[in-house]
Amino acid sequence: MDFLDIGDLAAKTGLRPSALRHYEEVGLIRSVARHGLRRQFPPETLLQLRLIALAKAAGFPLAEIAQMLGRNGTAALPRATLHRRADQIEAQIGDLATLRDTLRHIADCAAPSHMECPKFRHLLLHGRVPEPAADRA
Amino acid sequence: MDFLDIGDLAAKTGLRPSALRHYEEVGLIRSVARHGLRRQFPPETLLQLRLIALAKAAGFPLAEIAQMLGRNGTAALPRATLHRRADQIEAQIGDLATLRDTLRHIADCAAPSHMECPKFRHLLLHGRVPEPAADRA
DNA sequence: CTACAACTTCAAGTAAACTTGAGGTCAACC
DNA sequence: GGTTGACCTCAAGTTTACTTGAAGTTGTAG
Repeated sequence: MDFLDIGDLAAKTGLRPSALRHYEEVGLIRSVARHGLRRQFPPETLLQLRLIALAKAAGFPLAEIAQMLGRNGTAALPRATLHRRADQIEAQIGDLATLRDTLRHIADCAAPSHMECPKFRHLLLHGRVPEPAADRA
Repeated sequence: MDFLDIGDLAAKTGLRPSALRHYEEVGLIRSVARHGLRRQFPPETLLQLRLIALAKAAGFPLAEIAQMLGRNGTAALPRATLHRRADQIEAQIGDLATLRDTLRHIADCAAPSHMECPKFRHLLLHGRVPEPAADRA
């Protein structure tokens, strides 16, 4: 048996057993047997959990993640919807890049109030500071 | 007076007045006067709210956002901490790119169970499918 | 064979981020 | 000068994602 029990899974992912039980309850993962009382999970559950962690970081609620990555990773959503989700994530990547740049700016810019710094304002309003030599995006 | 009252702010950001009151309560924004009972906000509050929205999307709790973007956008955190936050965000951008690629893969790959698809596994385990020729950073 | 650590169920509790409801106050339009 | 719409406060409620507690079970080590 190459099954993992809930403790192994917890150890390898850093999640607590209670969280894993919760995930099973909402349909994100599935245990396939018991050893005594202990849930046994198939090894690919590790992959699923990695994916779930990414989706959580992207801000998706567990219920949506369950739809996107329905058991065994096959989606319960039509292609087009999945691509729209991917597009959303792409937009979010752009936002995060802006936030990253803004934080670095705040860390380094000496201006007393950033709200008045033109570089700062541009960052927030247009997402990117105009580079001296580069062309358009 | 070029102040915005809470209703204007709500209209321009899509946030509800109750959310804006909540933000003020936790110290994210600050009203500078009243017109009758109505809170009046300085115009740069719009910029602050844009920034707050980005930080929320990155998963930061409001309390941390308040520290990072303390009133008027000046951080209550040391430079190094801000740069570490920026690094975190950078890592998250990489994760989101993986999630995006994985969703597109799920949408397009015909395999019955993705867990067995080598491309899929690689995506999750290494974050990126080895491209035949070119790649970007 | 006995202990024990780690699991089990189920109900209730917690934290974050708001929303909703009750009861009240204005500024402005007609 | 009265009605109205949008705000006000404060307390309580809601949702999401878990955690915690009580009471019980069990494979494994001694």
